[in-house]
Amino acid sequence: MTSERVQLPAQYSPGEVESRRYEAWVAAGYFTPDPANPAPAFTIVIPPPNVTGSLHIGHALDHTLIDALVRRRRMQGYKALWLPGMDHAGIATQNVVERELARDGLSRHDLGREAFVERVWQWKTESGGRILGQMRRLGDSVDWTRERFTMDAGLSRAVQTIFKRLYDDGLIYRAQRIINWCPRCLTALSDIEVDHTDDEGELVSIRYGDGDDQIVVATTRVETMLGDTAVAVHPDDPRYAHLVGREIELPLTGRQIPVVADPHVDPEFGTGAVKVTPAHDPNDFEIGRRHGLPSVVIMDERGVITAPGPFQGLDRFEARPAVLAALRAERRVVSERRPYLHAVGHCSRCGTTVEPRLSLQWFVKVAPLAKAAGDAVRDGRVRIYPQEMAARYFDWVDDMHDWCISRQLWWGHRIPVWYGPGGQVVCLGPDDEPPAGDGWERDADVLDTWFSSALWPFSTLGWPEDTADLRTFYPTSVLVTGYDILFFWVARMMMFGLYAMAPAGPEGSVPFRQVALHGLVRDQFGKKMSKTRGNTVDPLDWIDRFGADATRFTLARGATPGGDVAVSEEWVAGARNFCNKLWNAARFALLNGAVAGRPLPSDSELATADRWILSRLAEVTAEVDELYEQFEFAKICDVLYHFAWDEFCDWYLELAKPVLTNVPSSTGPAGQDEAAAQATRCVLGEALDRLLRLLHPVLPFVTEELWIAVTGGESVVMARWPGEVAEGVCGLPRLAVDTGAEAEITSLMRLVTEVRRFRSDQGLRPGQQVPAVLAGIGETRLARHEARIRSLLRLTEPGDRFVPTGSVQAEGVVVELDTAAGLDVEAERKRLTKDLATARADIEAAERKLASSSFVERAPAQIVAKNRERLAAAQGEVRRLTERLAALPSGPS
RNA sequence: GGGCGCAUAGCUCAGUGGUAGAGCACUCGCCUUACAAGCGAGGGGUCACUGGUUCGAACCCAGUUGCGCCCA
Repeated sequence: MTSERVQLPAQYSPGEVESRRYEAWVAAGYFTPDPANPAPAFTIVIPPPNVTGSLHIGHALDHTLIDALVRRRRMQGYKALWLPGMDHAGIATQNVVERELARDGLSRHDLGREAFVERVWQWKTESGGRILGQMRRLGDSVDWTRERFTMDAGLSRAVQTIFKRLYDDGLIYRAQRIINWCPRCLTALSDIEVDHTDDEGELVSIRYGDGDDQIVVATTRVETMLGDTAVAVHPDDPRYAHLVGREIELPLTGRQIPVVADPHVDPEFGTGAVKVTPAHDPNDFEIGRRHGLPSVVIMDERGVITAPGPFQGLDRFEARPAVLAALRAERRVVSERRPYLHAVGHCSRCGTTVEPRLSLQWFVKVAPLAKAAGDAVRDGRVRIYPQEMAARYFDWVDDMHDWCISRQLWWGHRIPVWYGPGGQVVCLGPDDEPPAGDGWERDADVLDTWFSSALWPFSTLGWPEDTADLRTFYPTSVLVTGYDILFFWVARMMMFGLYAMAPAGPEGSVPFRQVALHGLVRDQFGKKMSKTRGNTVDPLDWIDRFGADATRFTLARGATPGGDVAVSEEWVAGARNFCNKLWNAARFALLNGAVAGRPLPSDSELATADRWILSRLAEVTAEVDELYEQFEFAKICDVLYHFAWDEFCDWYLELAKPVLTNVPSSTGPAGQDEAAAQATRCVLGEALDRLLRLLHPVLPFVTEELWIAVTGGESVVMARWPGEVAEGVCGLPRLAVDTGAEAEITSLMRLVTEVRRFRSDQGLRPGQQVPAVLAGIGETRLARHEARIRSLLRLTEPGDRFVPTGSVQAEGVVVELDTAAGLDVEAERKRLTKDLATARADIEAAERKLASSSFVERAPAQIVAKNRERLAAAQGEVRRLTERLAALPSGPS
């Protein structure tokens, strides 16, 4: 018996536990693995949150899942590393600081580049990284000693190193291309930084040329006609065959432009003729290249018309109606459709309509890198969960455009290229000195934020240096992230990881071995969360009100692989209730002298209920292990929730009560009762100990508090996982599955439930003691359980004046009860009638099947036998119920 | 326009050939000495529609309708 009994209050208060526990974990160094530890490594790098960000519910989901994986591996004996850090988030951060400056009426140009960047660093130190503090509230078991930032010295070195290598390998080049341009942020964007929406616009058909040499083109961007340098038609289109090769007049400009034939023109769309503006449309740029057309730039970087003439100086959206009006005046507008819904690209950072712009930018030549990235998944070196998502991944990597990596910003990794006075171009590695002499200038642009993010799995471990961390923790084990950044981040880490770490070989160069994708967090109606909709959830608010564990459980419980997670306040309250249930189960165990960590008595000394709960625990443990391997978090939570609540609390604890409180059983001397109580205290302690360990990865705080109270151990964080453990690590003794005990307890549950139903239907209060006889129980497998059954059902031994007024039959036992007030005949009739209907429906269903000769002949024997049994059982029930109904006193009629 | 996915209880979702499940919500009865953030009992679904395969279909196939996502 435990000497020091811990007194727990009746309710769990997360606020009193969480921060205390978290800081103790960090101080103890639990989250800091030693590379020299011979155990296998398990590594997850955090998807680095933007330095501008704060913890939102999506992070909370991602972090909960990662933390659960890492905590389980740690308990399994792996040297588990969850590496934290942040992303400098180029545009987003620059925008924040520029907005701050704007409040003082300043722009970044007023400060100049150096001072501005200094100012951003200052901001980063002061208010950036709020999210890292918030992660502590959630309980993230990250190794703070290894925290990294995408702009720190080590990562800058990694960026410059890989840039130089790619450059030297011809995989980075500079070229004049049409890129996505944000006229507000004044920078180039990559394809995936552009969000497409269907916007209302107009489709205008304009007549170019005159007389026989006229052709009608349709456009949603009338103003760009100022930069047209051709009209294109399909080579096989008979309508325009006579015009191909000739020149027609471009209205408003007086320029003559050729009609060219290009197979990419869709003859079915519109008139089958398209205007070609090589400087302002990516498709037209390609047409222009194929036909050697000139590019006429008509707009500046802010979207203002520069083409000489009446429209010069107008914004692109002002120019549109102005040009249209001018064309209309010349009677060149053939038709106008308005509104016309069409896809329009927007800057993913600020929402401004993106302008395709011809400019000189740096690109990564992705073809060979993307091929390798695709192959790593194709040949199974990297596995994507759920597998269906791999299709999207392949679609992307197998058809990727070259990646525009230069950004016209100041905040970011500056491109390490110098231009000499004689037109020299020199790319420098991190240890190279800039070229000496006058006239050398460094490229003004910085790199896309995602360029440094792509290096995250190895740059954070010390690459390009050959560090112990890199050797130990790379490749990382699992990459956990939302499917929404599969392209932004996952694909690019694959490309750069395989390239940079190539010397490690095909297996050793992958950035991660598994990719576990989750979805978005949605509201209780499955709607996307958004500030405008007003349905967002602040995880810190939930943590304050319901606890970190409840918040985590709510998220994990909804997380099916790749699936979105719907949450609501009612559900987090339910999760909070679950934590409280655990709390009280532990409280009960402690009040009743549960002992943990002792060798279990032999099977013969254990009660059936004890063997049953241990058996179920063995099964649940195996199940949870299997589900973890598949990232089935929702199922893990579900299995543990029902085991803990339904089986452990509702049945096992109730079954243990009479034993623990030494209610004399009907058989055996008192000494036996005490021995039985001791055995049950052992099992109770052991089961609770293991259950808390199993739940710890998802519910770190409440399990820590309770586990320490129950076991007296140091911390469940480092306690051994009850299931599978790492190779070479000593696990807990394996529990046996006991099918006999399970069958007995299942039978007991059915009998008890049936009698409870009778009691409830009869209006007997739950606490009311009812004298009863359990006739025939001696001949069933429940023979030894009479005392516990009586305890659960509050049935007392029949006294001298026992008069059975009602009876319930189940599991071969006839329970005769003396309901003091006599039987409620109508209630009983109703109950029996309902049961009779169920039994008859059963008969019908079984008979229908068995009557079909093809079923009997072709269905597996096992299924046929099952239906025969069902039929027989139902027939017996019908007979029994019919008799019982007939025996009831006739109603008042 | 191309591709992918989804449609099961009031809501959110599990359920890949053999008697339809969970959480929350709902109804009834209970402060039964761990827990009212609780206990016990209960109601509720022609599994979107149409056809096919099969002894047997929520599940496999085809089509229809509606919704969502990704890409252009």
